[in-house]
Amino acid sequence: MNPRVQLDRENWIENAIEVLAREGLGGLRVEVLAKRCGVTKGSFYWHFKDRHDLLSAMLEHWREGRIRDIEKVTTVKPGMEREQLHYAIEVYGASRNRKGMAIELAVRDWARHDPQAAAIVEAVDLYRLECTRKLFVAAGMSDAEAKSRSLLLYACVFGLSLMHYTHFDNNLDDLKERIAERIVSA
Amino acid sequence: MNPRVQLDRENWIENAIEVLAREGLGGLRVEVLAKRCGVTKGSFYWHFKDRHDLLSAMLEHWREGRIRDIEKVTTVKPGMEREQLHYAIEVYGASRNRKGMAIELAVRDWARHDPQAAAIVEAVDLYRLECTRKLFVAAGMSDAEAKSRSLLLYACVFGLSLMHYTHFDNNLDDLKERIAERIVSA
DNA sequence: TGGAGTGCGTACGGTAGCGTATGGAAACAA
DNA sequence: TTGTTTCCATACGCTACCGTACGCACTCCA
Repeated sequence: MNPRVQLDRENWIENAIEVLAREGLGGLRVEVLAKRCGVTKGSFYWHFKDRHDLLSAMLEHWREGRIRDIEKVTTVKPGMEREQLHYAIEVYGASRNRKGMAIELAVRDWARHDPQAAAIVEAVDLYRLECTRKLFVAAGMSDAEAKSRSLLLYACVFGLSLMHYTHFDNNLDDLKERIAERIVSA
Repeated sequence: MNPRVQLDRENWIENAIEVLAREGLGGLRVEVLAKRCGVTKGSFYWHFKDRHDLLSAMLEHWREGRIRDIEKVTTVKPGMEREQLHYAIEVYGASRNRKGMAIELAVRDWARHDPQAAAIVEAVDLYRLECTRKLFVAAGMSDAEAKSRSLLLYACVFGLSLMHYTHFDNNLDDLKERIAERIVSA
């Protein structure tokens, strides 16, 4: 039996992030979101002070989720650093991760017009960059080279998700493998 | 002849793209744009059928500008291909090109929700990828490697403009040089 | 000089969305 | 039972927009 008929803040936030991924920040309207949750905005304004209150909560929720995810993807037993870096690249580009990447891009576009979102993105970026930097160092690179590879890795991952290159080649997997190799290999 | 109608339309489009760069597609409102042009929307609806008419014209204007720009950046006398590739990377990341990159990102976000914009972005991407691919081939790479490098180059350029890495290092120029070298060098 | 076209202003109806006010049902407490 | 808290519905005012209707000044020209 499902005793949870009522909504809490967490439910609202998760639904809001879904809408953000599909429609972007501009499509995230209180009344539309309420209809999606099967209630009216009367409920919304009980759980949240206003729209901005929801947006702040979404950013914080996203940041925490990213930090947890980054730790999961970048912890590895010694000697497997390059394999883990390849895995990280593959995960970000995987089609099963479309929703996560859609959120990622929506938040980054959000950050272009909102300092609060920009601060969250910066925190997440610096954490990501630092984690993969350690992997590159553990794989035997110098500090400076590790930093540049770390930056290259994420720039490439996000850049690829921003481009429309499906018809550029009929063996995209080979292209991606070559790119990953170029990013990771010594 | 009657160049005034065309020029006025062009004027609206250029102002609209300015607003798009600063505010995003959501901030591009007919009445706001009219105020920016120093007129009222009565003028707008004389030059354009409706808002969508303006948006289509903006996309076409952007596409044509990009094609011209790509040709300008990727034509080079034989033997200077790698230098030109370095120059292309540097140009896209330059701070003097902030506005162009803001437009770029706004259009790409637009393309995530609009098939017409997505088609324009795909056309521009394929043209860009093809032009730099030729440079890599002329620099001595195999077809497959040239394609992967071409894709890596633009993915990295756009990805970097999407990230917030200013505080990752206090010698960002060195990082960028290393990245460019990794993309271009054999 | 008066008619036609041009470029824009003004006024209006309509919709979407934000936030508030208030009522009411259900659960829980005393 | 009765009061209180929780959670949501309904109704309302307000603003920002979109697109249309129409009018007004100006230019061109036969």
